[in-house]
Amino acid sequence: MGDPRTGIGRPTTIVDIARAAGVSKSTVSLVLKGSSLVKTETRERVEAVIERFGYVYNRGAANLRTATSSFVGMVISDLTNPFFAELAVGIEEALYQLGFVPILANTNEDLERQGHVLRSMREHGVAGIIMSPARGTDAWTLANLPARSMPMVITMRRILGSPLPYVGPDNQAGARKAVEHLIGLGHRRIAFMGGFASMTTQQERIAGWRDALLAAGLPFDEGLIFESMPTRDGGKKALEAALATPRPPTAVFCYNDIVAMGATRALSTRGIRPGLDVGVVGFDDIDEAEHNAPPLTTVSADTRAMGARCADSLLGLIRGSGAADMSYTGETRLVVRESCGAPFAARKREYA
Amino acid sequence: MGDPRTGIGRPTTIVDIARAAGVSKSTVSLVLKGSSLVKTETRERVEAVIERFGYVYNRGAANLRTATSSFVGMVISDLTNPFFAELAVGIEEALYQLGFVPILANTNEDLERQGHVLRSMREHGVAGIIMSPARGTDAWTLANLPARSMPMVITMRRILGSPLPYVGPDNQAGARKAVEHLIGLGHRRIAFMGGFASMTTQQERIAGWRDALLAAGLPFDEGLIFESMPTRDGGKKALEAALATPRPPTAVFCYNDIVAMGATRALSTRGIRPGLDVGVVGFDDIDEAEHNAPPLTTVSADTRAMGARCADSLLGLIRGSGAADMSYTGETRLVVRESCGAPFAARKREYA
DNA sequence: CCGTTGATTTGGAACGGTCCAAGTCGCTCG
DNA sequence: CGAGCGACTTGGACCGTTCCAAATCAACGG
Repeated sequence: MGDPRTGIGRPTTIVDIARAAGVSKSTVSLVLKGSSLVKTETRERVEAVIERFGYVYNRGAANLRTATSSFVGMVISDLTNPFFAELAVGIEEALYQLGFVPILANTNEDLERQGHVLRSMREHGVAGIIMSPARGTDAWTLANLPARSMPMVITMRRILGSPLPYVGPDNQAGARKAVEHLIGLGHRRIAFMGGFASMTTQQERIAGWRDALLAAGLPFDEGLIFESMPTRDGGKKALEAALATPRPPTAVFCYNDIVAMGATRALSTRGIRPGLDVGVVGFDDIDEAEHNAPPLTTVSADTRAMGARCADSLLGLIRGSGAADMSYTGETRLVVRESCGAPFAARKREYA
Repeated sequence: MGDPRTGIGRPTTIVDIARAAGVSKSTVSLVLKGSSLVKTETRERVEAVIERFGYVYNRGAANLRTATSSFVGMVISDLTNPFFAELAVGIEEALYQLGFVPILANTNEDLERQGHVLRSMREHGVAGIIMSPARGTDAWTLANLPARSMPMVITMRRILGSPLPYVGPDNQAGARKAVEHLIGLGHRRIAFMGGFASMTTQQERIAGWRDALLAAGLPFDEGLIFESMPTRDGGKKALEAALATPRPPTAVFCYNDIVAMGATRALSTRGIRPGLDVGVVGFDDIDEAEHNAPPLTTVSADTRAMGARCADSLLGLIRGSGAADMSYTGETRLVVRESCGAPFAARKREYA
């Protein structure tokens, strides 16, 4: 057993405590879980010994018997993306509140790695998994995962055809709001920028963009879609592609904030003033968005709350609720700052 | 036991496999660890059954017996800070390679929370902990942690007086390089911006700043230190404070990239051109740095590699190496981009 | 035909908890 | 005075592995 002073040696167990306190291990176990069955005097004696020995509860051993686990797998596709970092923080915080402990895996969009970590997590006995799937994950892969038949919620990237509960923002409605705002500002030629058609998130955001266009009686022109990696660099390239076009757009609605930041930056370096000469709006409302030059108008999905919602849904699943009931589509909110040209439009009105 | 088809019911154990394969559980255990002791024919038979039953190895049970663990605690002070996100990714990646599984906790700079997660991790039987301590963590706290006497490496924020191994960049040398570069560009009034004197990291970076100043025969003026939160907003405020001064600096060396980004942004909104009118340099070289307006000159510490180094050091500690030997100070490298005024200076030379 | 050897296989005690049926103890009540 | 009761306490099986000493088996040499 561990020496109370040095902490050296075999770690102290419940049996050591029992012996030292002159009770049975059952009683110590009872004390540990704060049962009202044990006499106050006994409890105090045991607690004193626990304190003196610096005893550490072995949750793993306990879980073996009860066949439960307080671990939850948190599989993130790209943690260096500030959006996913924020999501991860939301999930972690909520799990902590619920008494769960997150095991982290950053798949870095690697399907093979994703398979590995899923298997590893299962072996480590997680109670469930929250996953933002790597690009390319499809329903079939998901259904044949080593981790099938374990509680799992998918977040942020909908997998068509998968029965797993999905938690994410209402991309279509959010995109529509953003584009309607641009239209309200007087824009008539609005491009969509970033992402690829294979991403369900892009599909949904494009659908919202088209909805807004069509509702305003504007033409839906596929030529105004500029695909790119969903990165700053992608935004830059997409914007350059748009500018190289015979009739460049007067505003761009971007796949996400990162793309929008790349786009505003590319505009600036060419001497075109984002927010004044060209309207730009993003999606996600990451922290950096308000510090961009100019501050980004964007669609907020309340990422942290979404993370909390993932944890709630997983808990529901673990407790036995149906997968369908645990899906959740979050409301979105348009955050108007300067990149869309709102202040410019306002100023125009002011002097008109 | 779990039904091979539906996966419903009690999970399959090694004993179920043994029974079905007509061998003892010892043999199955041997097969599982790829022992050469079992006959090929037997191995194949057992493996077939394992496959058919979709058996999942229970690492927790195994660890109970062997008193080992493949968990490592990863305690991060602020995961929404892109620098720490990058560090976390580096650590996670390295741990994964080494066969460890990271348990994540984001303390959000909360000391109480830090105490909780450390205790929780110990109960969950982590093999060791890698921690970027929350602000305010001191040697005394660390020494009296519930997790004392467990392998632990501290990263990115040195705790004075603690015997724990520390992994971090050479802040002083890095800062000195940055300021020397600024001096070489012709700057004579160089401010230090961001962080607080209570942070060891700030102390080290300020020391480097002073070293460079003194080595160049420039006065070391405490009035040129503008403290602030190490955030974008802090950078903005610090810069405004500097501008409100009778003799504003012509260049600023910032506590980190985030502060520098806040500073460049504040400059821009006041019509002062960062990189042309005022030199700005950051520290950390986060991903965003090169996409800033203008791209940030900064000191790179190779954050990912630093994360890997944390994992290596922890492994060393677990294997029994002395704490002192596991400390590591990483080389830094100045990354010259545009914010320091280098291109401006170059242009000046060009036309001179 | 038996002892020996090397190759395989195995039984059962750990590991550190939880759980529950059963036990102990001091009182009260008839 | 003994049964009954409530308050506490306890022994020992059990969770799913690992480990090791011992058992089994087949083949070989004498």
